[in-house]
Order: sequence, then C-alpha cells, then structure tokens
Amino acid sequence: MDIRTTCLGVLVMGPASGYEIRKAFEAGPFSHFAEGGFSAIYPALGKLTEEALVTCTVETQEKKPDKKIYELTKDGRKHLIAALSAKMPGEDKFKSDFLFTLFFAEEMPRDFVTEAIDARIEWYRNKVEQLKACEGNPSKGRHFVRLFGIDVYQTEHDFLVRHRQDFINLTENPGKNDIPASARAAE
Amino acid sequence: MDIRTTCLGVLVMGPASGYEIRKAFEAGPFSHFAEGGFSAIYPALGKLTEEALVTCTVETQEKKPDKKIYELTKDGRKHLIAALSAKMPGEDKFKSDFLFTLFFAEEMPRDFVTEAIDARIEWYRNKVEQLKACEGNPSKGRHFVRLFGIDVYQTEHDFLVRHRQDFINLTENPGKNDIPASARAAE
DNA sequence: TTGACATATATCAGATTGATATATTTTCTA
DNA sequence: TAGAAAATATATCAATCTGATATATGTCAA
Repeated sequence: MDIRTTCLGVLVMGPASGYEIRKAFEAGPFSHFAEGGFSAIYPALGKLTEEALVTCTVETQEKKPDKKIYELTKDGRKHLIAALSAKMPGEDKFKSDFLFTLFFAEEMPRDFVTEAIDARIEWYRNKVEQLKACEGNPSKGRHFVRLFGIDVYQTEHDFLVRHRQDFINLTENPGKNDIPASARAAE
Repeated sequence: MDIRTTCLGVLVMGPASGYEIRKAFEAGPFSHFAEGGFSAIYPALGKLTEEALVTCTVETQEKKPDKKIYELTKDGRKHLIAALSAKMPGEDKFKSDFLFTLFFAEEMPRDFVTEAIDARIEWYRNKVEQLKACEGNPSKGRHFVRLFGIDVYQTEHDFLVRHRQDFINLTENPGKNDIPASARAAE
C-alpha cells in the first residue's frame, strides 16, 4: 500500500495537516500498522491535491508557517475504498532489530541483552496501557483493530517476561563486554 | 538496521549465496523479523566484500550462472556483534495492509472482508504449523526467537477466529458491492 | 510438451527513509 | 525567571530500498 492511499485513510477521520497525519502514524490510531515520515507525506499530499482526491485550504498563521489543511473529497473517498478492495491485502511486514539481536543472544554482552529486554518489556507494557486507555467512541472497525493490537502487544510482553531469564542465561559475558568467548575459554 | 548488517547475520548460519540469503528472508529462519530483496542484497554483498567483512568464492556451474558463495570473515563477525551492540535496538516496525483495510471494515464490501479474513486465518494457521514443525538443533537464541514467533502468530490467529463474525457484521454490503450505503438508506 | 516453479544473478526507475534546515511558541526545569 | 527542551509546521536531499523486469537453464507434473 503506498503512502498516498494511507494518507487518504487518515483523512477519513477528518481534515488534517501534513503534520497531523504524521502524528497519526507516529502515535495515533494508525501507529500500530502504518507508517510514513514527512518526506513521504508532503509530496503525497501534493499529488493527491493535483488528482483532486483531497482539497487543500491554507490557513494563514501569524509568525508560524501557514498550515495547510487537507480534506478528503467524494472522489478521494471512493478512490480509497476502490484501492482497498482492488485486491486482497498483501502479507504483513514485521521488522524487528530487537529479535534480530536476540537471535544472536549467545554472542551478545549480558548487560546489553538484559537492558534491551527490560526496556522492551516496559515499552510493551506502555503500549498495552495506552491502547486500553484510548476509549472514546471510535468507529467499530477501529475498535476491533485496537483490540487486535492489545492482544498482540500483551502476548509479546508476556513472552518476554516469561523468557527474560532464558535469554540472559544464553549470554556469555557477565559484564566483561570486550573479552571474546574464545579467550575466556582458557579460564 | 541496514541490509548489510542483516546479511552478515544470515552468514553467521554458514556460507551462502545471495539467492540463499534471500530465501532466509523470504521463508527461512529470519523471515519473521527481517527482509530484503535481491536488489538490496547483491549490492550489499558487493560492499561487504570490498570491506573484507565477507569473502566471495565463485563456484563455476555449467549452464547456470556462476554461484557466488559468501563467507563471513573474522572481521565480519566482530563487525556484526559490534553493530548490534552499538546501541539499543530501535522500535519494531509493523506494517499491515490487512489491518488498515479492516479499520475501514464498515465501508468495505462484505464478501471482500470475509474472504480477506478467512485467507488470513489460514495464513496464520500455516505459519504456526511451519514454525512448530521446524525442530532440528538450532542455536538457543534462534530457538527462543522462534517460540516468540509461534506465540504471536497464534495470538493473531485466535483473535481473527474470535472476531471474524464481528468484522463481517460491520460491513454494509451483502454482495452488492457497487451500491453505496447512502443509496441503500432509501430502501 | 507446455506451463509453472526453482535456481541464479543483475539492473533500474521510482518510492521511501533519515538527516537536516528554518522559524516560532509552549512547556518544563534549574 | 531565564534558559533549555519539546512541540508546531513545512520542506528538501542524498542515500537506501522496493518492485518490476531481464536473462538462462533445469525440473517436475499434467
């Protein structure tokens, strides 16, 4: 799914500036399954405006850059639903430097692994809390997608809590980060 | 984490060609949390060879392109561990066109949503089965990361089974894909 | 024997990321 | 209360990565 379609999706929630769309990806309702930075969003909004799938209203602000509010047009809405229905959604993409690192836990410094896992446990705990807290009166699709997120984050959290010590036990370097295992074998 | 580091990681498992590295991302032990296509892998291997982090041995094959076997050097191994330990791993990236679509379930055709969910349930079932099957004698890091994957896929599977009907009930178009909800309100 | 799939490498246009620039206001903290 | 940090707001650019395509051959099933 390209960034233009994703932007249209965010705009279904209501008119927004590029900055606000970014926030929706970073911390908002879309943050668990979509992403995009400014350098992708701004050009995308430009093209969508050209194609009349959104309108752009410039709100002049004193002593701040003008705020450009983008709003979905009827055509834009149709286009979004058409794009989503065009073919079955492709596979999810999950990329985790954290798991990649743990894959090599046996070669990693013990302190590093401990810190990484503890930080991640806390991060997941936070995510679950955040998602549980955001009640309000969302669309029902949004509601169920949120429940999905809670389930997954909770599972990941629980797994790490359950296997924290297992991972730490794999590491070979209790604090002596710079002595390779080969040298230590002589001890 | 850039593709060069990821390639080094794959090569810890043993020497491999670019094609084989790709398979490790697509269906192998790294497929759940890393990715990369040919057009990223081949240039990356070129650079790694220049930097002497891997060696390249050309295996001449009759009536097939030469197979280039890449092997991790001592330097490469050090470099990998150093790169992984350099800083705490960043946030996981999860991108799901599937969830993005379900977010708008209320606007989507019923048949489409049903098919998409059923396909996904089957996909998850398969993934869990696959991961459970791949026993063998892997490194312990690899083993625990695999358990993580099983837990997560199982959770996602179960969620969809549990909420399949909820999502389908949200949709407004039992088979009449092209009649917008607004027009149907008059019925 | 035809079509699909696997082996194997490579390139290229286009999309995206991450870093950086600019400028002001708000909020926290020492 | 002064100064630092973070939030608001848009924009660009080099570097990287994706997806599509090209090239050849082998293998297996219908």
